[in-house]
Amino acid sequence: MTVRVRFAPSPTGQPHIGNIRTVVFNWLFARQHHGKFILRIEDTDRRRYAPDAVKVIKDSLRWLGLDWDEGPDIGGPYGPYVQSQRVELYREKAEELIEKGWAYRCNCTPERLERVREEQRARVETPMYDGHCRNLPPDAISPDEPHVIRLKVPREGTTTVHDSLRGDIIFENRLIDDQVLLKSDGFPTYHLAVVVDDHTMGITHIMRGDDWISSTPKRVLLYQALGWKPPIYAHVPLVLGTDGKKLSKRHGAVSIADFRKQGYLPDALFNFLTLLGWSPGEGEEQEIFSREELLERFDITHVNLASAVFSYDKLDWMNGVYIRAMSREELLQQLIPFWQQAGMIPTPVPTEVLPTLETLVPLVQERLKTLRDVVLLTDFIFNDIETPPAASLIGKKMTAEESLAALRAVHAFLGRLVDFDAETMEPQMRQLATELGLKAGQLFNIVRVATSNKKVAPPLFGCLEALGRKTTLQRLARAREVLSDWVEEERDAR
RNA sequence: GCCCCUAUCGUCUAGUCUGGUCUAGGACACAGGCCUUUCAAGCCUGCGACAAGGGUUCGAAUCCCUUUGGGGGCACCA
Repeated sequence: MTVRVRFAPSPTGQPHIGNIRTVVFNWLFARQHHGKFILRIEDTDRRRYAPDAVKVIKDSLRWLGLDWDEGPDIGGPYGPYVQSQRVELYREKAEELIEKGWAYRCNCTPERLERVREEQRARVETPMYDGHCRNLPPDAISPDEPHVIRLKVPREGTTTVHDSLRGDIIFENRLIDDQVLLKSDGFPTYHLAVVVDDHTMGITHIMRGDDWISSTPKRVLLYQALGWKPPIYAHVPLVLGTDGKKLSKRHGAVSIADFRKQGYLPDALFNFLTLLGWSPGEGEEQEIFSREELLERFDITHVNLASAVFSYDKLDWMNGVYIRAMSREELLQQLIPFWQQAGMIPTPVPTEVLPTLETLVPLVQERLKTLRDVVLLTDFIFNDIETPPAASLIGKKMTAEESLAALRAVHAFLGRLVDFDAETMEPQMRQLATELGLKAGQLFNIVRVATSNKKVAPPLFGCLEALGRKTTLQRLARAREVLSDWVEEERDAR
């Protein structure tokens, strides 16, 4: 049997990290069994339909490296892969269910249904359809008048959902609502469409969030009614926000596009997502896994059954690990769009700024958690800085006069340095510090603040090289003036 | 309210099926230290959990029951 699994999003918005984690599990499962991974668009809700959503979904999947074998754009033997193009099929099946006595027409108005629910709530009962149209004669409601078609759920007995991770889950039929299968606009509801499609598309395994568990008996009933064999179900736990609630837009940036914008790497995110709820077990302590390793080792039966809280801490760390593992050239290419987006360098990149970027890459590589961090880390290289306040230019355990002398000395020294590069600078700057009777750190920190207006920055000499002699000297001169003025004011005050 | 799922450090988890090797292991985060021109990175150390109560057993994180906690569902949404 060929494994066939699917991702069936409804195009209502951005796919978010919780859903995508489930998709990752599906994809991994399909690929490791040499099966098919199918994309199907469930656009039966015409009110919530967002035209851009399909493109966004596809982009997100592609960015994460989750390729599909059959789908709306590429077709396949079981098409079409868009539900709105399959409505005839659902109508046929709904009519078939009526004929078999498994469904019935219902023309109750939304107002009546709401009223019934209100009354039930008032009596502290579970709100569900009261069966008003359930036992009407077959011709009581004409197919031509507005109506819905409901599933005729048995009033007695139980329905068992086989979940391959949890075992049998048993539901009492009397608590299952007579679910609408076909809406009055002629479109199917999710429950009917998904069963018809999964069966006709030959889906063998369904892995999805456990928020679906309670609707599964309705589907099992539908399979029975249609005389079909249900697929194998595996309900995987939900991903929760740090507040412990089901992850949603409320939790801020949780869409795949957002992660991309923030500078997370697809491989890191993929790795992280796989480990959210799954682990290799057996005392294995490795956490960084390549896609190939994951394909080899992932095992759906090892996923945790309790929901997992999504937290950025570990993802940030893991993303950093992946960034550090990149080649410099690769990282450079990844970083350029972020510099450009921040308006720090033009598009396309002028050849004369390339050497500056190349100098910067190794300096920032082990300091980045996300690619976007490069903006804050290197803004002072590309943008003009505020002149640092005089007080910040005074070195540790030094007087203002000593600091001023150091600035003067450095300015003079860098002005006459022949090769303005980090390698040449460093040993000579160390020597200069010694000559001034300073520790290297004392001198370097003054220079750092003078040239960046930051207490914390990437390694000094590389930064100076990237900055270039001209800018470096200008900033040193400005700092020198500020400190000099300050020293004089202090002197006058005394 | 009713139904369903679930329960190990703050977080992700190993261990649970096949009780003893668990004074519960790892990772992230946090704290301290080393290294060091700042910050990172790296290395070392520390902090920190079997939800509670009953059973079963010579022995329970592991099996059973109850309670409690957490999550989800109860639409002409998916």
